[in-house]
Amino acid sequence: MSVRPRKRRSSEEARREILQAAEARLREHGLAGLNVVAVAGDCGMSHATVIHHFGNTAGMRQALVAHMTERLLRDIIAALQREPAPEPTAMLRQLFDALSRGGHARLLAWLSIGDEALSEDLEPPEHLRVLFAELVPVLAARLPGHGDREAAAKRLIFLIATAAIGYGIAGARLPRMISMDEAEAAAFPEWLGRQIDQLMA
Amino acid sequence: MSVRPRKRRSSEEARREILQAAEARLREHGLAGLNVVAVAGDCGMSHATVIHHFGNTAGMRQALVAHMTERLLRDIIAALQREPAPEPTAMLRQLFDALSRGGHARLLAWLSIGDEALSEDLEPPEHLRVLFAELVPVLAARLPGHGDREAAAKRLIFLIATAAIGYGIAGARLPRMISMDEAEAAAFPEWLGRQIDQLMA
DNA sequence: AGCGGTATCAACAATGATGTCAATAGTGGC
DNA sequence: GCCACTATTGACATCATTGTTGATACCGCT
Repeated sequence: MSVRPRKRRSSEEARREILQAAEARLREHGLAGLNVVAVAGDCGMSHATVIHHFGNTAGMRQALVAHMTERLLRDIIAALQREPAPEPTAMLRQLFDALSRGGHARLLAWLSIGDEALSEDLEPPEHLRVLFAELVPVLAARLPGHGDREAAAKRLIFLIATAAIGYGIAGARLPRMISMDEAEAAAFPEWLGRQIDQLMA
Repeated sequence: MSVRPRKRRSSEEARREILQAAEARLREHGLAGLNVVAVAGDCGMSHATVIHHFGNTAGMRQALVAHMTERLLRDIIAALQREPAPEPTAMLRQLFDALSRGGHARLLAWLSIGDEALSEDLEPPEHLRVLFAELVPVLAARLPGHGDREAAAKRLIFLIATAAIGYGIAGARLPRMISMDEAEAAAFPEWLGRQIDQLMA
């Protein structure tokens, strides 16, 4: 009876491999494909190993949410503090890209309709709030000088964020609904950036 | 042995009851709560009855998607053809409301990450495309006269749609991220309407 | 080399969800 | 009232997934 050799990884390595496979399955097979047997199969390990590392299936999923959330926040932070001398509108554009790409919108969609066990409210880290707190006055200084400019800046950020999330989720289906050119739809982010410029002028 | 009396409904009635319960479960328990046993329990019937009416679980889910999609499209259509004499910007505002309310954004999120079996591409009905085709020139006529105004109108619709979907999905979480007032966030749709007015001026 | 720690595995038990089936019980039409 | 139709049901078989357990193999450390 030939027993195939075990592949031993460090605990950290195993967790990383598992989460990577889990994310790929979520991307390609949807929520239904996110079970320990399938994920373990993709990693070439037994499902018992997955449970060993994450306690149970819910633990694996929560770890995946935490992992994806961490990268989402890191991407947002990177977009907000990119050097050199960030132009506010460029930062908004990068914020849009960071939110709409890389499956981040899908993560938020998952948190919106997935198992309730997942959405144990993950508070945004203080670090991120500080970054937004820094962006707001910079943006506000560029706005026309009537009314509450800080509130106006926040609304602009809010617009960028919602549009990016909607774009990440439905951006592929929408064009056909309104007979819009694919290329035109792909150019939407850039166009939105110009509109923001116009609104700030 | 007392056998509790059976409640007999018409086929149509049963389907409606089941889909109603299924939608409630999706709203309250997420995707995990969407199985035939639980749905049947909420309806006070056996799960075999549910399967009898929809063939299998996937049939029930597809019927639910179809049902929710139908209502979504009906809401959009109602928003686009509301009388009297629809102002283009008012129509855009109503389009925003129609998309962001009533769990429609959640439906799209579900289609985005749910079982792949669900998203067997439901083509938008010709009726809706016609309505958009009517809206576009009306909107285009209001736009400043340089460049391709039809394309510009479509981009505006696209912006409204993406923002509405993002608002429906993440509108509850976003404000805390950027330290935004709840009331301020609730006023976002109205503000967006004014911005659209400004972009069209 | 020897050894303790632990990552890994196969096998098992338990649970839950799915789908089938034959029997039953309302309902409308005659 | 009778009958055909079908919505409804409990019981069952099946399958997928989860989680446990005891044994094992790999690795770092002394």
